[in-house]
Amino acid sequence: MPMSDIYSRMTERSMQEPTLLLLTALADAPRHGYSLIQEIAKISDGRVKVRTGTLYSALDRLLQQGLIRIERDEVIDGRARRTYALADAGRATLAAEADRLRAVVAEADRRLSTIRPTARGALA
Amino acid sequence: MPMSDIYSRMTERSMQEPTLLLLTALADAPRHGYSLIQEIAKISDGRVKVRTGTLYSALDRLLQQGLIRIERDEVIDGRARRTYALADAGRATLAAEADRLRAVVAEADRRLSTIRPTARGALA
DNA sequence: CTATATATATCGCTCATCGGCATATGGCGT
DNA sequence: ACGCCATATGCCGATGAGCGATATATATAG
Repeated sequence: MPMSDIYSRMTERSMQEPTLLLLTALADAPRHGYSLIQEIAKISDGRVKVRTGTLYSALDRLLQQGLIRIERDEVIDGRARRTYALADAGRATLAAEADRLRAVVAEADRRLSTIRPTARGALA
Repeated sequence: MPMSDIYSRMTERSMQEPTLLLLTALADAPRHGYSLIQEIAKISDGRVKVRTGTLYSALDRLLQQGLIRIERDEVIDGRARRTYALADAGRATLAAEADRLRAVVAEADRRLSTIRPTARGALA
């Protein structure tokens, strides 16, 4: 009995930033792969430059999960172009993710602003 | 020449949720490992139950990166206890992470609330 | 002719996280 | 006495999202 049979996926890991930005980029309008890379860079103020390896495997995964769907396939100027759209499930997932993150960020802010009794030179 | 020599860490990946919650849990007071697990569960409303494997390797990594430091080592009721504190660099990193996430969440909200011309049955 | 932009796709590798296990003490129930 | 749970730390193999690189192809600019 191989280990791979014992170890099976139980938890859905929390979404990472590239995926979050990908869903965000699709939230207002359908887009094709290449334009998503640019849109994600724009949203993140140039911080996140998603590689094609990340992008296309993420698109496959999200299609599989039903969070996005293929809107249409075209040929523009001799180049194939596949346009993706956010599915209802993806919209719900993104909204839930935003809520979760909002809560965590609020908690981080709250804790960061607490007066710490161990702070050096404080309580003067 | 093995592949492992070609492939070397270039980018710092964006922080994942367990790590974010770990830093958040340390933001208001120093805590020891086991209590961090409970604090993280509390912060995330029971959603994130960090495994000890995740926790202690994360603590090692964050120590290495200088984001946290060992506050003290004690023996309480015969049990070893190591208490960690958020370092200045960790405090700055957490604040920056919160800012980034706030921006992404705001953008997601903005896009989720846009009226989409392709929406079915809309514009009545 | 050669970059650069547009566009999609695949492959090997890394690392944070996961699940499980090991170890040890103290307290509580039976 | 024995098991179970909470407390507490730590290691190890497996998983999978993301990364870097590469391949392929067309159009446009220099």
